[in-house]
Order: sequence, then structure tokens, then C-alpha cells
Amino acid sequence: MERAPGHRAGLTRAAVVGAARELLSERGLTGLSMRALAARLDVAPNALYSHVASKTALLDAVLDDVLAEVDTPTEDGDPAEGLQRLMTSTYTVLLDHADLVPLYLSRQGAHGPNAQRLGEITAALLRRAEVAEPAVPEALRVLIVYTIGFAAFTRHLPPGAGTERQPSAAEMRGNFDRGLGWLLTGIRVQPDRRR
Amino acid sequence: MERAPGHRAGLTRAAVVGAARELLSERGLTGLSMRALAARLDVAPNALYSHVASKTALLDAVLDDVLAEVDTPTEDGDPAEGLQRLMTSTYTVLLDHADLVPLYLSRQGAHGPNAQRLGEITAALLRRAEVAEPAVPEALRVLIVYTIGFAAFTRHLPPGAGTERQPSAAEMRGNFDRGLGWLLTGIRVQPDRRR
DNA sequence: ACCTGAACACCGTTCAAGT
DNA sequence: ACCTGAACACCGTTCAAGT
Repeated sequence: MERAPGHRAGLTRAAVVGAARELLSERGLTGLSMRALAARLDVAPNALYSHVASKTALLDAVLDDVLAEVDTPTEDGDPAEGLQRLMTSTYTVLLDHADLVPLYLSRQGAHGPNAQRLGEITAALLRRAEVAEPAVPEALRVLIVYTIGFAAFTRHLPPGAGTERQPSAAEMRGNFDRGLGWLLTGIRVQPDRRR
Repeated sequence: MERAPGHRAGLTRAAVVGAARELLSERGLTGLSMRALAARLDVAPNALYSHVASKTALLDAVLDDVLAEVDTPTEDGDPAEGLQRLMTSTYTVLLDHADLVPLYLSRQGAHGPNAQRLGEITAALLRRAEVAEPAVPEALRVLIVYTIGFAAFTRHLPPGAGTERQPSAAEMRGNFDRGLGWLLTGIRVQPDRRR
């Protein structure tokens, strides 16, 4: 809790995570190596291991850190609208950190405190909508997969990759909104799987 | 088209891709290095570059190769059922090659001939269902994102990771089916985005 | 407790040379 | 055309030692 009294800064875990985020947005995922990170912090590469257990643990910390920026809706609004807004905000935040989106999926989402908080808020919104209790965790998983998946899919490729017309960011955002609407409609229209 | 007449095997591109697939399923993504692959084929590491331009190009070839195993529905069946079956088969195939699923998303799907063929079949099914023409490419993208995303999310973690109860493969498959049903329902109920 | 130098066991890729 | 030896420019991580 307390900072060291000395005037020499001294590395902290938060500083390591912050520098990792900076390096990530400046140089991308391939530019984020433990050695490059250490160089930016003016320490030897192995000094980082006093603050993070491994590169994987560091990436997990960065992942959850990013989710703190998601806008959560007010408690009392229309739940359907709240869901649409929450997922859209998540999509936007993920797009701002495009390089690490694939990591979310390969780790099945983040598992830190921020991710957990967002999951609980989403589940509460689903309950306040007309979603039956046993379908809530399933709908939650479907919404997470859809949102992270779409963000991963929207990442802009380096120009000139692929011959097909590349949809613009605005088109992809519209596509995301429409698909989310379909999903939310389907969840409410067909809470039960029998046809 | 023709094979070399000599009795000495000689490496081919197909052999490299095949060995890469084997290595991938035996040792996982981290086990698939160019050097390990070369060792398995009894050649020097740089010999591989006579057949593939880079590791990235090799992975792209593997990605599309895997999609050849997807079952495509018959021409004349119910289109809604055909969509459900096609996406489910894709999901199943992806799960059998869990380690490279995150790669599909980070490259926005595969772009080889097999991926293209599956995309065209899916679009045709959407048209044969009641989906309006301008919504077809959007619905296609949504289905791809959902299917690949869910497969990425289903990848089993090493045992003991995370404290929350881990859903079984059967539960995840049920979840996938339900979510796919929601999506297809929403696409048909709300072909237009105005409410 | 936190940091360093040095090392271990790896990577992908390139280049010049051989056949 | 296809393969090799050798090298380049890197990785993540560990260990013993210093303060």
C-alpha cells in the first residue's frame, strides 16, 4: 500500500503493466517483448520477473486493465437498450486495442476483476429483460463470443492484403450493431429451444 | 502436376503442410516451429523455405486445408436446417483443430479456396431462406464470427486453470446450438434493422 | 526486496555455396 | 531446382551474486 520513502523511483507492477500497454499500442503485439519492455523501463530484462510471474501473466494483467474503460449503463434504464449499449462499448474499447483481441479468445476471455464485473452486469441485464433463468449463462456466453469475435474480425489488415473489397470501419460497426440486434431478438423470441 | 521420376522422395509443399498438421495435433501450436518441422522431415530448417514463403504462409495453408473436412449440405434441403448443419459441422471441425482456431480470427478467417467455397454455399443458403439481399453479406459475416468465436472459446484449458466450474464439451455444444438458433431466428424475424 | 551479468535453450530467416 | 552450413538478430526464462 505505501510507497517507498526514497527518491529513486523503483519499478512497480503497475508501471510494468502501463509500459506494456504503451509498447503494445506503439509497436503492436510483435513489438511487445520482455526485452523491449525492459529496455523502455531502463532495466535488465530479468528485472521484470520481480513484478510479473511470466509474459503470460503480464498479458493477462493488460487484458483486464483494458476492460476498465468499458462504459457500464445506468441501473434503471431499459435492459434491452442497456445490453446493446454495454456490448457496443465493449466492442469499441476492444477495437482501440485491436492487437490483443485475439488473445481474449485464445484465453476464453479475460478472467480478472474487471471482466468478472462486466459479466455480472450483463447477466443482471439479461434477467431484467425477459430471459429465462437457465438461459442466462448461455446467453451471456453467446454475447461475449459475438462481441469479442467481431472485434477480432474487424481488426484492420495492413493495406493491400487480400483482393476482396475491405469493408470500412463504419460498415463493420453497422454490421456489428445489426448482428447484435438479431441476437438479442432471437434470445427474446425463442427463450426455449423447442420449435 | 507430375511427380519427379526419381525414387528419392523429395520434399513437396503438400508434405510440408501435412507434417505441419501432424505436429500441430501432437505438440500444439507452441510445438510447431519451423525447426521442429524440419527435424521431423529430416531436412535442414531452411530447406522448408523452398516450399513455403514463411511460417505465416504455412499456417495459412494449414488453416484452409483443415476446412476441407467440413460437411456441406445437399442442394435441395430446407435452407434453415442446412445453415444449422453447415455451421455445426464447421464448429466440429474447428474443435478438432482447437489450437489454430485463434489464428482464424486474428487473420479474419481463412482466405483460401476452401474458405471461399464455404462462404458461397452459406450465402446461397441465406438467400434461399427469407434473408433480404442487402443483409446477406452481413448475416454471413455474423455467422462466421459466431462459429469461429465459439470454437475458440470452447478450447479446453489445461486442467486446473481457473476456479469457476468449467462447462463440459457437451454443454458448450448445446450452448453453441442454442445461440446459433437465436441468431438464425433473429436474422429471419428482423431482416430490417428498424424497430 | 529488488536488481544485475551471464548463460541456457531456443526462435524465424537469409546468404553463399554446393549438387 | 532444391538442399546445406553457417550465421544474424532475436526470444523467454533461470541462476547465482550483489545491494
